[in-house]
Amino acid sequence: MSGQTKMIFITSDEDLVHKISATKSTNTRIIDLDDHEQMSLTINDKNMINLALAELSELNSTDHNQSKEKEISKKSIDLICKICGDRAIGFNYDVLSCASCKAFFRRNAYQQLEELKCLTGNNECLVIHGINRKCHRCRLSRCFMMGMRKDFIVKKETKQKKKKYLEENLLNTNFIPQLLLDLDNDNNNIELNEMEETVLDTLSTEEWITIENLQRLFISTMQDDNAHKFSINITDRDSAIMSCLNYADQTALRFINFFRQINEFEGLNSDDRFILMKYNLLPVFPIYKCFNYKPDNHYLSSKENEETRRFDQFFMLFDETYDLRDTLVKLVISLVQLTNQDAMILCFVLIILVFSQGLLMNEEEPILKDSLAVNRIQSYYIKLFWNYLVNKWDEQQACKYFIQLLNMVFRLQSTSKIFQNFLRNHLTSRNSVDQITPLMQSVLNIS
Amino acid sequence: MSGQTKMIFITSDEDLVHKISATKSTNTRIIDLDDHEQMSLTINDKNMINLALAELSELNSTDHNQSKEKEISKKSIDLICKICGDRAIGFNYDVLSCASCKAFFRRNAYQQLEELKCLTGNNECLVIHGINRKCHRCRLSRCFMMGMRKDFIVKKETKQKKKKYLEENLLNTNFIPQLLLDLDNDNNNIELNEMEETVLDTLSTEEWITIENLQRLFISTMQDDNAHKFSINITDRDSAIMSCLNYADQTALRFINFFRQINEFEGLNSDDRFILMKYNLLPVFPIYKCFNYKPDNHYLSSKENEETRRFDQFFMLFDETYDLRDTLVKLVISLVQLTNQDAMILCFVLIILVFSQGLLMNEEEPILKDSLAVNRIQSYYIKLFWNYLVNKWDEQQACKYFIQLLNMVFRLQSTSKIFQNFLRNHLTSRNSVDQITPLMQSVLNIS
DNA sequence: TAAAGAGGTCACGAGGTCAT
DNA sequence: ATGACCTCGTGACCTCTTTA
Ligand SMILES: [Zn+2]
Ligand SMILES: [Zn+2]
Ligand SMILES: [Zn+2]
Ligand SMILES: [Zn+2]
Repeated sequence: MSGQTKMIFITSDEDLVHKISATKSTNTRIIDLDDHEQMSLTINDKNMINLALAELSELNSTDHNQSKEKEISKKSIDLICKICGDRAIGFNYDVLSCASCKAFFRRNAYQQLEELKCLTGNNECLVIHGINRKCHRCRLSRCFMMGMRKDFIVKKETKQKKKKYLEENLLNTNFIPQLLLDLDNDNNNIELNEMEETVLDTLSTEEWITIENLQRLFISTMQDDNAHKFSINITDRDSAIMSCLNYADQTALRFINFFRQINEFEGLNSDDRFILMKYNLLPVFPIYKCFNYKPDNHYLSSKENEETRRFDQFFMLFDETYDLRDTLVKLVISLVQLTNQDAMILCFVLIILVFSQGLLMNEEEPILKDSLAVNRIQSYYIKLFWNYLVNKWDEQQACKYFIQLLNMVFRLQSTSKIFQNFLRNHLTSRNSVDQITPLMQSVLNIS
Repeated sequence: MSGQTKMIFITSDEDLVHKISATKSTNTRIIDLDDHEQMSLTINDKNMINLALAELSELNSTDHNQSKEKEISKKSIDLICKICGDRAIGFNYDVLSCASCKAFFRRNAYQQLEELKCLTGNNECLVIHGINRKCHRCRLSRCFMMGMRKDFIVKKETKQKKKKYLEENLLNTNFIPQLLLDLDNDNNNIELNEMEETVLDTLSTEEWITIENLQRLFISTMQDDNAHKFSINITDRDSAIMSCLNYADQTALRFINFFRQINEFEGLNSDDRFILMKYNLLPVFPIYKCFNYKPDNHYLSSKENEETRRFDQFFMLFDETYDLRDTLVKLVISLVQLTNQDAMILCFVLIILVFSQGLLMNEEEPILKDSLAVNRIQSYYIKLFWNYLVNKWDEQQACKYFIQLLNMVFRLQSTSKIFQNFLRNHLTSRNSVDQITPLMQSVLNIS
């Protein structure tokens, strides 16, 4: 094997790869850099590669001299613009040049030389500082001639785009919900202009668009004008439970519809999507209840009405003490009070909860395949939520509110745990499992 | 040229060489190892080859004994940055890399990948020295991909303070709670949600001094060598309750002594100080229990001993089921496990809880006069605590720990609520209110 | 004590700004 | 449209600490 390794080819040309694969002899090795397992490599292959590497690193050491020479040439030459003869400010776009040539090239490098017309017509105008650098065509031509490289110019996001976005979305700044109005009355005379500016600082345009879309999506999937009715069959225990589960099934479908329109969710593999839905749906049901709660005629209302009576009867069916009922009602009411039924806040809580791992602390909950991705998504939304709250009020208020929401999350946890047990008990004892939709079987973790 | 380098062929087969030379396309490079001049190579070619070889040496080192391989790769094939192919200066943040990649990572490691936008939009820009390492997003992504670890970045100043601090508090250096051992096995590269960016960096000198003083204060006020004894009179109900309250009174005095030495507390007006103590003392009692818990002879111990028997008898006196007893014991044990009885962590939890408003959700709790100030103090200590945890471990672990502590806080809440009811019931039914110290009357909210 | 690997420094050269 | 002047990310080079 000694002294025979002659050539290294690096290629991404598929045809060539096939050709070589077909004709390769015993003293040829092929390494696929995209194949991170490299099952095909033998120890001999590796030795050969190492040998090649050693030889190559020797080659490598020779070309450093070249770059050194270039460095020297960069430092020693006087400060004269190679393009126009003006005083140079340094190397710009790889050519020693003055400030004006730098700015000129930056602005015009991406114009087509052919489309520019020479002032004199013969494409050989002099470009000299103080005398003549008016001809656009010849000046740009000379920039390229002296070696200016347009690939050194990396265009950053132009502010024009931002402005455009902003104008389009100015209308939507109105959606800043009611809580803000209350705060405005309390606090002071914050001017609208100031508000907008602070808004711009912490939330990017894209983030505002994301938020707006989320809100639209949440409202359209969650709004339910009939949610105040307690439409559960309460003739007997079995039909009540089944009716209850059917209702839950429909609500679960709403949530699933919602998440299927979240890109990050759809980007996950199907197993993880299933696990997230299965284990995290129950604690978010009260969010739906909260959003559609109406103080007057809702079945969770504190004022007695037809619906509340039906709701009470439901629990009486099961000989339950009123503990569970009260816990549920109080939870939804607290949620209503805390969020003021603000769609955006509820939406954020919903997303952040569903992208949690081990929310209900079920021992049997499997570990996600791409736990990292889910974590990243949750982090992103938490951060977005935080920024949203900071924008809505200020940092201190946001912090306070965040802590209160955390409190609420733990109440959601424990309550849904209790409710899960309630449903499980009354189901398994009655052997009605078969009639439950697969979706709810999965959510309740019975099989 | 982007993302396409796929294959390396090493051959000494002359025919094949000719064939390839004849058909090679623009994205194929041929290197003749026997040609020591390599006139045909441009600098770009060489950079690309370096990068390819770096990837190769990476592949090369995957299957053997890792530590051994790593040592070899450290010595034999240095000089090549795994990230961009430039000349490497050594291992930086756990990856063989060049000076610029090192500096780049140091500056940008704590940015969120999700927030960065790829220049081309498809998140797969090549990162190659001399050709293209302009895309911020993809460069950072590649740093992480090649294994750079952001938890290796610690500000020097912080390091020194930490070291100094640890030297002075040798007792606590060994402490790493058990759950962290489990957490270590998790993925190390999870991006963290940063509640606040300012929190990330360092603890200032003043903050370290504050922390040190707090720890000293906490230990001196809370340490109690007789805490393992269940020194409650258990001859009959009345004397048991009174004895219990006397004991609680003494403990409450400890807490009050503690807070009288906290400047922020003394700075509040007397009404607010009173309210905070009155409504928040009960949930922090287990902190005192936890700090003084000893597994061997403590009355809360799981091993039966003289003290545990007395403790059981206490509850038998009141015909209580063992629920309350078990809840209390479990709470303290969990707290012990979670905090490992670390004085500093318990101290922070204590302070943050006491500076809460509405902790026990008593409807009758009055609103603080200077609610804003209390909030500000709490925020300050939460931030300080967060910083402390981040310094102690890293962000990821701090975050996980924080969430677990929050969970614990809610358990403290509910348990103390239950305990309050227990005491209230047994007191009012016996009309022994007059004999209770005014302090405990206030804490239990009976008058 | 020397090598390795942390963090820090500052001239340099990108892109942006605004009176002209 | 121009160019003097601005800000800020970059990377070669530096110092400091740890360790074998
Ligand atoms: Zn010039
Ligand atoms: Zn011309
Ligand atoms: Zn590099
Ligand atoms: Zn990119």
